[in-house]
Amino acid sequence: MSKELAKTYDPQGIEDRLYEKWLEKKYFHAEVDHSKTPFTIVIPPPNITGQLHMGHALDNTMQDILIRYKRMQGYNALWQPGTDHASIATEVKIIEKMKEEGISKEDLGREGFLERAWDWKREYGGRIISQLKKLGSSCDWDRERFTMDEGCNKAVTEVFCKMHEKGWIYKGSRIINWCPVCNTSISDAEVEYQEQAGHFWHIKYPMIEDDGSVSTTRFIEFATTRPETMLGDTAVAVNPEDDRYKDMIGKKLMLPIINRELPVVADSYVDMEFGTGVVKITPAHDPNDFEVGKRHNLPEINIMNDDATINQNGGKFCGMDRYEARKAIVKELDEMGLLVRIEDYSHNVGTHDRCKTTIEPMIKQQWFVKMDELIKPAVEAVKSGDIQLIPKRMEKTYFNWTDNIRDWCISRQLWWGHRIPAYYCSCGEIVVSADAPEKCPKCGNTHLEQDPDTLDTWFSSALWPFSTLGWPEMTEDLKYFYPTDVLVTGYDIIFFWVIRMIFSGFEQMGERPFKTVLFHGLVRDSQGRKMSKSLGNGIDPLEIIEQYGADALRLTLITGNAPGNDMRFYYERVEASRNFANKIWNASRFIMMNMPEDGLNVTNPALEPVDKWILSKLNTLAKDVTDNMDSFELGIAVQKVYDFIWDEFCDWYIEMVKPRLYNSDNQASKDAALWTLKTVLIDALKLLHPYMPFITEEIFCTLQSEEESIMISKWPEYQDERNFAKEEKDIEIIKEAVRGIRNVRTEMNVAPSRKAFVYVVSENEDIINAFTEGKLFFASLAYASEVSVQKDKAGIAEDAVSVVIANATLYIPFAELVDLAQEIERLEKEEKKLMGELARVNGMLNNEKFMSKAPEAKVAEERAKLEKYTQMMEQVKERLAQLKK
RNA sequence: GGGAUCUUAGCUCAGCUGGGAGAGCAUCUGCCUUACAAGCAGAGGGUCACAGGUUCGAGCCCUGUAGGUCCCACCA
Repeated sequence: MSKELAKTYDPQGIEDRLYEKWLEKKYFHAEVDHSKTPFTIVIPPPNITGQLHMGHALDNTMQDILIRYKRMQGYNALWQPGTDHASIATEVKIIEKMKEEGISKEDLGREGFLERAWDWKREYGGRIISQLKKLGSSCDWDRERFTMDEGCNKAVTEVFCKMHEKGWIYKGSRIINWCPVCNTSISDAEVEYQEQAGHFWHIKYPMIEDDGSVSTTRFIEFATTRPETMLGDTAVAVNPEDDRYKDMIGKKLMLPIINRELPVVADSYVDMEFGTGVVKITPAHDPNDFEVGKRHNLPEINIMNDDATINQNGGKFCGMDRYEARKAIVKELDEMGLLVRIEDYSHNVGTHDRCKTTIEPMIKQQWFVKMDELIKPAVEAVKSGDIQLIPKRMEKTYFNWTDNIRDWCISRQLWWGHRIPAYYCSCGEIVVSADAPEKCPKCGNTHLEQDPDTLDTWFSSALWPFSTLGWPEMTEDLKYFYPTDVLVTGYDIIFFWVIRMIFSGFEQMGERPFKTVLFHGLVRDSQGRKMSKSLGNGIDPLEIIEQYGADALRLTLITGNAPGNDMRFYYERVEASRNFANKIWNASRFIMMNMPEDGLNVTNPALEPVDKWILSKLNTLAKDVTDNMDSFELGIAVQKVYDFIWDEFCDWYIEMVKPRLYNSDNQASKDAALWTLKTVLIDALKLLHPYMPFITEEIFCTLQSEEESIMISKWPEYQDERNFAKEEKDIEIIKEAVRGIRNVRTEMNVAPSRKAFVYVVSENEDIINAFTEGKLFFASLAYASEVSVQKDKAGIAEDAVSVVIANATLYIPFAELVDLAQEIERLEKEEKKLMGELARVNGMLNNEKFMSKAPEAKVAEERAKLEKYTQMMEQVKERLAQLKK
């Protein structure tokens, strides 16, 4: 069945064809099957607006590796896919597009807008899915879900109503983060603090004298970064312990420009050490001031409209933008002589993570999730290890958030999303219910208005691990596949998503949503910068796939990267991965070329030591790789497969068996070699398949049969009968000898065409046997014309070059080529090296403390080394003495 | 302000519970050897940031210092 294959691996065409085959055969599909153990992963649902980027590529490659691995191990592997409606992200995009057409949201109205949004979803929702397929993702597409499909909607409403009934979802008037550009409230997690250069305006307010007149001499001075908020000031606060201001407490000040009387209140929130120790209090526009205001019963004066322009409470500044108003107010204060000075000041400004607009804290009626009780099981689960975070250090980040958690503002003034199931009656009654109530339970009114707001997009994502499996119905799928096993995601959404899924899982299901969270880092550009649209430094994974193949991309993303660590993306690294694919391709091509026409029919191969050696190596590899994968060390696991295939299998084993393949005198030996080649290749391909699914499948099918698939083949396991310790040792000695000869040849500049006789001299029976068996290798691997294994130096030319290995010396007479001085120098270098080794080993063995405290195995190990080096040293010395004679 | 993390070969990074420093790329030398030049054979290159400590033994554990990155935090 020898087959003609292209000289280089060309992923184009192969990948799509194989993916189609897998889909057709339904290999990705999982059904409830109680005879098998489930293994479940839910996909972090990509946004419907999204285009596949490197982050997705990494995230989904990791998931695919795990799911393919478990599937091969015989688990009932389900990778549950779907997409996210991404409320605000999508809404912003749609509005942008509408803007180009000159249409606004309001022009269309809610209904019209939602129609457009659904059109958008239909148009672009499938794009990212097809891109995930290009990567090779083995998701169960029959189960594809969407956060706004019927089932997920039901789950959302159910959770909202249940939690409201429990009192854990409530509506309240509180200070929230407002984005004046997106025109919506956002949660604390969506606020991104940015260091910005600003100013510190030092301002003074005049005192009101006891007789009610505004003082022209007595002032209180303070500083602010946001002078415009003075329009909403309702007090000035000092620390009760502050002697400087003790007598001012309870007195009144005059708020300039708008002439409002302000009390001086005492509150420990004020830091005496900072600035003048005085803080102006604006309860409606600062979260801290809001708290102070509550404690002192201060009025809350909202001075801004939703677009951050000043409202009618701002008097003559009404209508101005907040920054215009800031300028105008500073100017006016200056004219009044109340501006003391302006200081340059760098401070953190809260911005909206999506549009980078400076957040305006405002008091608004919003819906909140009460967090204090809800978070408890989520904390406990991670603390007890019920949920494992990888890497472990992510726990600190996790607890940092849970320890300082505040109630979650979940209402958004957006249209694209899950509408809040609350209905308002003109009598003031609020009804929360899954279905619109027919009439008000209090007054009987039949005209109830539904809350216009929608929910934070993460509210539905939080339910994803169970809503996708059928919840709130207790379906068979849900019972069988929940809790899921591993969640793979970036550390950047631990607050947004991971924590919220965990507490939701416990609250709704009474059980953890997953056992392990495997975090990965960010894929950065070659200079270590974040890939971003604005920088234009993003690398499109699809272009990489087109150019180098999906396998090469996947391997690049996984190699040399530890969990949670960021990585840099280099084209050179993709090329290295591509080269590896090509290497496998050619090794396979070689094997196929040598296979007999009618196939290999060997049931009981007559294995030779070298065959046993590679089988034994493979056996160890299977065990190591499995161990690494079980502890989520994906990068380490694939590195081992890479090294095995390239170094051991290609560079050594294939080269070592070539003479047997080319010589048809001994058919049994040839068959055993072919059998071993095929067996080892196939098992190695299996170990590699989770990482490089396409090329492994292509070769597997060519070598086995088109009907079979590597993705449902059995994962290689460690087998005792494939453990050949002696052969491993013997072949390692041969390798050492070959390397030694190659070394000498290169050093002496001997062309490969100049074959040389090799004498192996040893008194050790095992060594003699090993070399007698391995004679053959020296011709092809070390350009030996002939090999003689003997116990003494009979017949060896005096000036032969020698190579010392453990328990043996090799002699290569190069005739006229030998430079005696050079040879002595070489041996002296060797002697020096050995002296160093011996000194180290002796140092340890002569150290009483080492002998008494080190484990026995370690001592034995060092003793063996001592013996080996002593023996080699003897040989080197002997040879030197001989040459110097 | 608190916390995390990093500092290992020219570059990018691995190095699991402490037991003789690794990979890829780059560099140098020699090879178009009938699977592969996207390859083969060899070579050079590291006081594992610095200073202490624990230990028979430290790249790995502890403390401190310096520099980088990131996260969190209401200092107006």
